[in-house]
Amino acid sequence: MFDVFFTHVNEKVSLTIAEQEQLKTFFLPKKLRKKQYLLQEDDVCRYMAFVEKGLLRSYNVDDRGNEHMLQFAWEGWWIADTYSFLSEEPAAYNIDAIEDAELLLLSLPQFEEMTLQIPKMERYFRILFQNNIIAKERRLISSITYSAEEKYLRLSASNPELVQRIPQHLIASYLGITPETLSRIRKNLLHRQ
Amino acid sequence: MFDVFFTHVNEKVSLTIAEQEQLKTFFLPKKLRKKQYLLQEDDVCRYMAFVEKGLLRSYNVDDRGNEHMLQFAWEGWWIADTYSFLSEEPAAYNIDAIEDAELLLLSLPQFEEMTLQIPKMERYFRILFQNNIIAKERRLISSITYSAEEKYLRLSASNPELVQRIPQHLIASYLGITPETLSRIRKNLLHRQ
DNA sequence: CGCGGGTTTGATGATGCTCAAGCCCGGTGG
DNA sequence: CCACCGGGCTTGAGCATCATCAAACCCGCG
Repeated sequence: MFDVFFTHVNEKVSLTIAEQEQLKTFFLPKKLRKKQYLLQEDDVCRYMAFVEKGLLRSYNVDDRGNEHMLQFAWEGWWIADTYSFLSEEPAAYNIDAIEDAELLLLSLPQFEEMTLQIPKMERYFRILFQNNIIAKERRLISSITYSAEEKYLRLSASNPELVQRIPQHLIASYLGITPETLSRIRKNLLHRQ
Repeated sequence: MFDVFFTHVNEKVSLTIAEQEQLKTFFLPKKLRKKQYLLQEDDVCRYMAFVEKGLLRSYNVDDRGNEHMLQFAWEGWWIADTYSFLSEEPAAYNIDAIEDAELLLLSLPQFEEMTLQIPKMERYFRILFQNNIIAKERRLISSITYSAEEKYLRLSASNPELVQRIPQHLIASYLGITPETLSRIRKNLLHRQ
């Protein structure tokens, strides 16, 4: 249940066996079926979720009912509405499962307790936050700089697993284009080779 | 020289007089003339800069030579290439002054020393990073969700000072549209009232 | 006074959206 | 085991939005 998590943490900070045992106590394991919600807009996001297995997404819904993908998370990723989690204000995003999933949930009190008791985890989360900022900056630049086709190509290049694993209409939404446009772009790319 | 800075920090964590005096020792004051660089692409970003006075921007330049605005920073804001600063890798962005500016520079060793010696500052920066993530998420969602006009209206509503103070072609770049398009949008909006 | 950067305006064209229909395929119930 | 449903992907036609290119204008500054 904790395999992926420990592997992931040990890539950033190395844990002793004792620390690993202690770490386990902070989490609440949870399974989620495909299409099930982890979080709905306007609820407070009570947990950060680490994905041990499966695939989740976070997204918001605009006035016209269109969904806009914010993030995908599979094995080895965290997902939450960061703002809602830390501020305990209502969430702006929805989170649900694209594939059946096994999660490790971490509540805010447990999060704070964990970073106090195990300083390595403070460092781990700081690194995580930094990487998060950097990733969002890149995506932002990409979204204001490139055409639909270029955005798709860059995403494929930088994140082949995502393009393999995620349904096409969700990738379209992630890129800020319609499913039709993405379909045509892919047809075009195949054609040109 | 430190007026804006202390006001800003005290809004998030309250400092004693002694702490304020201690804080001053970590910074390197610097003045920057309009159009002068604080950081150029491919150099390592050695400082985070707090803006006491004036106006800066960070941006990158694509293959075709077009600039894309990442951030504006005036009195009370920090600016840096976060990734480059923390990793000491070459920067992906340029930073320069739009208006003459007075800055407080903080190097990485000083940053680390400061957060160690004054735990309140650790908290201050964590809050800063969180807010940064949240702001970037919002801008991202906005950029993949709304039309050019809607993006401009939302920016005006959420950030009237920005629209007042920043040259129009830079706002266009920030929104990911051309200056011509922004000019026409504004004309249209005036017309409609 | 003249230069130059920024803004405006116009004409044209490309890009991507919308709406509508058909297709493909995996899952479900008879 | 087959028929049928439904969701996702594809395709097409027409249209809106926005970019591009070019020219004119405006204004502050040297």
